[in-house]
Amino acid sequence: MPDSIDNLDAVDRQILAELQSDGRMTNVELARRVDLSAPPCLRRVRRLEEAGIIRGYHAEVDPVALGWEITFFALVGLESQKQTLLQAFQEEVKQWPEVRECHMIRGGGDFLLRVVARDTAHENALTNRLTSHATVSRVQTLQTIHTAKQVPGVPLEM
Amino acid sequence: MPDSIDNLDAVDRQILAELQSDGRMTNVELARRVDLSAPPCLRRVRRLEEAGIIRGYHAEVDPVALGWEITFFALVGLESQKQTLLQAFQEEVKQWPEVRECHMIRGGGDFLLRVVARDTAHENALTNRLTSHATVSRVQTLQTIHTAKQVPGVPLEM
DNA sequence: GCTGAAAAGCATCGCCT
DNA sequence: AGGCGATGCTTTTCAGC
Repeated sequence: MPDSIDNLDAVDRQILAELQSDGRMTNVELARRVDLSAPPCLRRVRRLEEAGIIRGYHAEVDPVALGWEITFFALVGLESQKQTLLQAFQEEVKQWPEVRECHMIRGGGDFLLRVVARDTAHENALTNRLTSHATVSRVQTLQTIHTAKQVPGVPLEM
Repeated sequence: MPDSIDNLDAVDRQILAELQSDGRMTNVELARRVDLSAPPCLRRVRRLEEAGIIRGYHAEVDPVALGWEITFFALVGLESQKQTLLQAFQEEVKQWPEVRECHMIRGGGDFLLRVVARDTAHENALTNRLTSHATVSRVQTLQTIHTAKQVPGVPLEM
């Protein structure tokens, strides 16, 4: 099981900030920025990876260029808060490739999903599939028309 | 202005899929996977970057390990749908480091925000700051208690 | 826990197909 | 468009501080 090193120092935090903003930076460049030579810098990166603090590295791809014209969020309410039903719903949507995120919401029985769709027809089909799911009582669709800010991860500058 | 190459072929799509799942893969490894030699593979990657189809590369960092214990979404309704007010609200929250995403929602006057907070007190402070903002009429907080699925980007397997 | 040197591996260029 | 070979960097290990 991963997670947590007792103390992340300022250098670790700076490494995380740099890699969060440019995940493909070479280790030599990273070392230069955090004012270390390459080997100890690389050791720190490996330690952060192994501790699960760095979970992975991802290219950020333009959805529209790939034919995913629509991004929407769905606020889904279930009929009951029974553990087994909550579980069943999550297992179901985990299988759908169009569902990219599924968050359980505090207060019981609600989920917030981030979903992508090729077009309006596809979006409707997905919403209907959600609505007609046995455990679902209510679906509110929040379609994104403009994204004013989208910064990956968490603040590290502070 | 970037964006769009007339046709992305199967190899381009495979490159995107590989880099979306491991953004730090070496070009040699990537070339091996897409069954190309290194130079043309690198040329394709550069082309995708320059076209804006690859927007960047980011390390995915564990929020909790860095002290961001709470992730919440805020569904914010504004008092009016006047362009200037919508604009003003976006400009305001863009400045807040805790606001990581701000999406305008179809239907008018609503925004969905992804926000991180250090603890409950911090979360309350942020919610209050939103609520007391001049243009805001209503804030619904959706606090994440469990994330069942979190896949970066868009489906590329299809 | 850092440095520095050295070996292996990688990115990238020019040229050829 | 893709491949080959050469060059200069980068990564990674290891000995020593």
